[in-house]
Amino acid sequence: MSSADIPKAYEAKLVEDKWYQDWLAKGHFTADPKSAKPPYCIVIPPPNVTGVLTMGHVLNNSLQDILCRRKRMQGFEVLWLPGADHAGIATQTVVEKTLRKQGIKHPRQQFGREGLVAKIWEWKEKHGGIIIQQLKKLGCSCDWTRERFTMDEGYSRAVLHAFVALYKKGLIYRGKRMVNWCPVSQTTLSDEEVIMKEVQGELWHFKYPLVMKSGKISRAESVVVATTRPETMLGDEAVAVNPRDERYKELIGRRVLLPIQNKQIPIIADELVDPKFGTGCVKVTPAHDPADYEMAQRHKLPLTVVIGPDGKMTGAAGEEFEDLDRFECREKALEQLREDGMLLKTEPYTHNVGYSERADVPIEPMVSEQWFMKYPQVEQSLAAVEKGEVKFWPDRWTKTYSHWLGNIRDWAISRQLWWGHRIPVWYHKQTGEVHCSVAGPADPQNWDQDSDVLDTWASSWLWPFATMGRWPDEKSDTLQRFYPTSDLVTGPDIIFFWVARMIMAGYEFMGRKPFSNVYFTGIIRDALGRKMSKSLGNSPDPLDLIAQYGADGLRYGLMLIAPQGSDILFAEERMEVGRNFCNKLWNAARLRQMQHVAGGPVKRELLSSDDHHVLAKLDDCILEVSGALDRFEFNQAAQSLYGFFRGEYCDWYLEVAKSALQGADAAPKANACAVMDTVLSNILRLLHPFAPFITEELWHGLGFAQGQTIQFAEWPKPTGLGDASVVDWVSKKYALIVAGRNLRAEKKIAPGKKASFKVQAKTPDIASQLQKELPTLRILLNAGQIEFVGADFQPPTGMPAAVAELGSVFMPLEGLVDPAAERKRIEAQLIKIAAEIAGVDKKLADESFVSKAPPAVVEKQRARRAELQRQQTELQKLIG
RNA sequence: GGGCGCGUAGCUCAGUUGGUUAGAGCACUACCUUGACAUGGUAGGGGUCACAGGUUCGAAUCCUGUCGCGCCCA
Repeated sequence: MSSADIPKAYEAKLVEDKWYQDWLAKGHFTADPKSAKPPYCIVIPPPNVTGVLTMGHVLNNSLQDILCRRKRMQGFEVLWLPGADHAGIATQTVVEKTLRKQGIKHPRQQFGREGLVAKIWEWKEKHGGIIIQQLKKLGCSCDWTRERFTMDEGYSRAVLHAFVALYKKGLIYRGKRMVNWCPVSQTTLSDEEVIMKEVQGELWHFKYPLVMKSGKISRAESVVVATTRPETMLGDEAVAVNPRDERYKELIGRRVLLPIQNKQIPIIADELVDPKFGTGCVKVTPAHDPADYEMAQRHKLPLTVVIGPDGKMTGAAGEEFEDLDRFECREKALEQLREDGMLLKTEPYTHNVGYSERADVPIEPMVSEQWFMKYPQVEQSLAAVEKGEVKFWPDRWTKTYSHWLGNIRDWAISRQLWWGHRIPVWYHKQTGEVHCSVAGPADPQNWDQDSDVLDTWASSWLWPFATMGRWPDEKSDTLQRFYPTSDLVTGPDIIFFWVARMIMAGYEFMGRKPFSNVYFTGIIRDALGRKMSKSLGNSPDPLDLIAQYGADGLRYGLMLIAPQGSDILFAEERMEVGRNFCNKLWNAARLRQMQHVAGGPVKRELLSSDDHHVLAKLDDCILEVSGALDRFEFNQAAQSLYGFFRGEYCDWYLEVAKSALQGADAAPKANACAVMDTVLSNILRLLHPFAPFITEELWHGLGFAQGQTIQFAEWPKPTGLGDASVVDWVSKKYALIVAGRNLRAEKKIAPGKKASFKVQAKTPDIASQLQKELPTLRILLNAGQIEFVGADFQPPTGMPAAVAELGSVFMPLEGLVDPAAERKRIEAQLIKIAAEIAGVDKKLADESFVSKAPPAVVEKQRARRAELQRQQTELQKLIG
């Protein structure tokens, strides 16, 4: 490729698809269980099959790709196992909605169970898995040959097997309980699927008249109860007080009249009542409140169901309320109570209401018969994380995990849906006998299968092993080789839903932990800190971003702003940084390519101080990036790369190297190219996990590839080529350059114009060293003549001057300067220096500092004091 | 109510065992199309590190408290 062929600006579009196709064609992402390399494995957090790529996925999957790509370079056999989950509620809801739009009013009735499930499969084949294609655009190196779906035949068998095993152990049971019911999705939800929201509601106070001993209803005496849910009063079965509440002791055992229903109900005493809530008298609605249900059980109260599964009032609520929506009923009941004079007062009240995670409506506590799971391996799972067998990054999440695990209640695992794994339990039509097995009874005609399906999380908790081959029927090579997996990358929002349960499942079914490290990402928010969501419309389409900034630019840009474990405020402008970085890399490579010098080894004897400096800094960078990635500090790694590549290599080294590149001598030019190759080769490899496409393109373009992909190129180790002892010298030299450049800028010398300088080194040694590096000074200062002057040099009044640590720089600008302005500039510097000296003096004058601080620290201050004073003297000389 | 986290430049964030002379990117100002790159270069301005105490020779960093913000659990 000739340099003329290389575009001036990096065009991601021309590069990305080409390489992805190539990688796929060559099977680079396919894991070989027979490989002799050590295994490394990540299972993808299966995205929802209805989902499309969000910024959250971009973040999460970029991180996984970074881990996987680095491990490949480190010589591991890598399996990144992709797939999707069937997302029971979400998917069925989406498909039913679609069907309704097509004019099918009642899809469940019209198609029946099998028909509807077939429709969902149809939809899934057509629309599901978009997200998988999008992940490819992002460059994800998943082993697509092993892609799994939680409803696949093999995976489904694993799910049923797990159910049967736990059932047989007695850990899964059926029971009548008060559960969280979603009236929209019309199914039970687990505790974790209920989102508590703070709601500005109202607290209504009702009067329930007392029944007198005579049996008559008292007109004077009543009890007052307070509630946030007036509609439930239609199902009240008691009024309760705390037994220790002196105010109401007399009332216990008496009866009140329930308004509207005109029903007498008892006043009971129960510890559960909080005397501080409302009046201390509470209404008890056994069928519609968890605490009330508990009390009702103790006091043997009847359950009157007034709200049905659809959120509408039942016949038991009374004729005039039947079929009303629960919230309409609230208004109507209040109206009636007001008319009857039973509504005493209404006050604003802030309280927490449980909402359905999916449908975003208040859940309805409801008593129903459901399947529950007693979590297995709780102790083991708790200990695993606390002892660090499974490590959390950042580790503070272990607290959240432990707290949840220490306080869990049994898991409601049945869902009243059709899309999912149907519970493998059959009831005998005659005898009612219960059968539980994977295959089902031998004579299915005599049995009815349970109609519920399992919570989606009760399938995805098996993901780390059920995705590998046909567990438990067969222990595949893949499973034996890659389980336990290595790392997991996910959001802390599913620490209970998924992470904790996977750990339990791992110990229960495999006898071993499912993974060693869990890295918790932050949550991506918009620039205002709001969570990204479809409804807010504040989530950019990642595919648009990829089109604009390139997948590499997006990935790298995101990594730069993704702090460990805290939320990420996303602003599109940030991605420009990523794109610009790629462009800079492209052009730095272009500069090398334009030399038309073949690559060769670095000749150490020819290395200049600048060469040593950049090579030493390269080694620092290699150590920093490696260390940061070992600690899952992705943004630290990205920042180290940025700082070295732009701040050292492009800003300084490439500019210095130009003097060799433009010179007539072949040897220094070749050696500069060798240094550039060393840096570029290492940078490309360090950057590859972050920006896979451009690094592959340049790996080939720069001739490092020898026909091989960068993906398996060796992960960089320090080169040992640079002499770190020159770093101090070179950075002081660069400080001198900056002082000179500052003079140029101050004196408005156009950047393109060659300027003359005089340099007065601090010591003869420094002078001779600087003289040896004259070409460097000249090119960095864009200088014409540079004259070295001795200690006796006295600048004419007003000659622009700057003082640096290595010495002073002067700009002979005869007739062009204003001595008064120059004097003012110097005086400003003197003020700064004086303040610094005062600061240092204060420290050094402190007896305890000098005696107690480490000698090196004291010495440093003394040296600094001397240098500052020297500079002060020099500056003073300038203004006489 | 309990737990966790955060408060550093206009904005977004680094600053890992206390030694700092507090950094980066974006934004801003000035100059510049120079032969890698204007998706660029050079130089510059901008911070009482939320506040108040304490420990220490020394605190952005450790401790306590206050205020503000966010999340999780009840």
